[in-house]
Amino acid sequence: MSEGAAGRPRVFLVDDHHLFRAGVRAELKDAVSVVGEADEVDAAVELIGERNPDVVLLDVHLPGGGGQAVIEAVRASAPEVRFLALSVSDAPEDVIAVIRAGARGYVTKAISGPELIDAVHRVAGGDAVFSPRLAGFVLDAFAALTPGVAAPSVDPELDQLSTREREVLRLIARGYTYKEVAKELSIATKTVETHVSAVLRKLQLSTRHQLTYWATERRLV
Amino acid sequence: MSEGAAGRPRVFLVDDHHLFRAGVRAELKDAVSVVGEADEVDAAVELIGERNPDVVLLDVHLPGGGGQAVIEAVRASAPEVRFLALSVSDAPEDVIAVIRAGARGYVTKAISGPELIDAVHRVAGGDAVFSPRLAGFVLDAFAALTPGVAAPSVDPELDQLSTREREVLRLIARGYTYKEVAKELSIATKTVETHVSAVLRKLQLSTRHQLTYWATERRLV
DNA sequence: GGACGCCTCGGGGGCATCCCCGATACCGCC
DNA sequence: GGCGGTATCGGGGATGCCCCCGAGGCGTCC
Repeated sequence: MSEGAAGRPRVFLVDDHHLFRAGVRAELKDAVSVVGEADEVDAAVELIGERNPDVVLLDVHLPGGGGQAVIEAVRASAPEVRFLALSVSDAPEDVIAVIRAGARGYVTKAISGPELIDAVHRVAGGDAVFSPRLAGFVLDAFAALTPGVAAPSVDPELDQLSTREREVLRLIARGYTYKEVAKELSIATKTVETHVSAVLRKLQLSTRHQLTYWATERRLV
Repeated sequence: MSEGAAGRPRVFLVDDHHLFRAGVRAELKDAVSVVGEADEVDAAVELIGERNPDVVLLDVHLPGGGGQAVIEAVRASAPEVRFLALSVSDAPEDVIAVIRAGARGYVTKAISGPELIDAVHRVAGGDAVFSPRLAGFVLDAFAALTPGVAAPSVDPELDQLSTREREVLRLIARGYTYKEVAKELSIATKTVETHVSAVLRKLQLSTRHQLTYWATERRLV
């Protein structure tokens, strides 16, 4: 997969500031082929699908959902497109969010033209590119994830539940039927129903499927 | 925390090849202060504790446990010491292992003298330094962990499903009822049932609850 | 043209889910 | 001793879920 990486990569530009796009275009025009641009999420997703770029230069803060939204939407239909985040922000949460979404690099807008050209070529060639300070954020997040230190955060929603209800919730979220939960906990199926009803009421949900979704979202499984 | 980052950082060298250490010393001697060296794990841990370096240049493959062992041992007593892995290996597992242990950078021994000097200074200053290709490994591992971005890796299980089945799966996994899915996709509830049955059969699951669990595990939502 | 897969529906039936209404029992609190 | 919360059960019923069987249309591949 050397999609023009050595030559002029096809680049798509997503940023809500017209002037900034113009600046990037001017800096890059000799080294890459700018195949399109957009200033908000929906238009970006649609156009990227049409223009088939090698690399998408993407601002993190966008009207309509942010850069992550673009990445997530495009990945589904065109997973081969590579994203390079290009943002004024150097906040760790922004960097992490966009990397988690699947960006292959993150540079700040303080970057010089030649450096940006180099970064685009690297990303097009399959490398990852980071401003060194920002790479540190990713490392921190990585290190924080691996030991499984899931933070003892107190969830007010979860706090309403009794211990028994939490046990039931855990098993239900794993896909157990009421009967299976009953067997596992050595209680009657009817009792499981009662607990589930209580959990659904307390969490303001209506079906056990939403419960599974709710629980896995919070990593309670 | 600018522990001599601007001047001559104190550097400690860990590598089991004497000749290589000599080479690094020669290349770095004008730009950094080499405060000690070691050729195996135990000696390295002990001497690092005594010499108090800013940065430890560390080979990944070492007699006595490997570079990770050094990092883990030193972190306990002197967490402010920064590690820069310097290795012939560019294997993903080596990179990941040493990053997980806590290294703030990873460069290969193919690096030039000036580049190495720059890398040492950056790490001393708090930045992270990576060869671009190696940074990609970390990103992949990160994405695989955070689960959700699971990479361009094509899931053989998911591959069996038709596009329509995947659409249905996505909605079901979100907690939609058949009726809601039907409305969303503008098809009959019975058709949704058919699709779900096909999905369950292909994925060898038996209930839609397991399906929700399966999907959220793989972050297909 | 026929085989095959996908998408679209339907009938019917068994079981699961979730609600309503009850009940008994334990435990801590005022 | 009441009062509230939790845990344990049950009947009954509406709905959802999942499977069995069937069907026609549409596209691709040989």
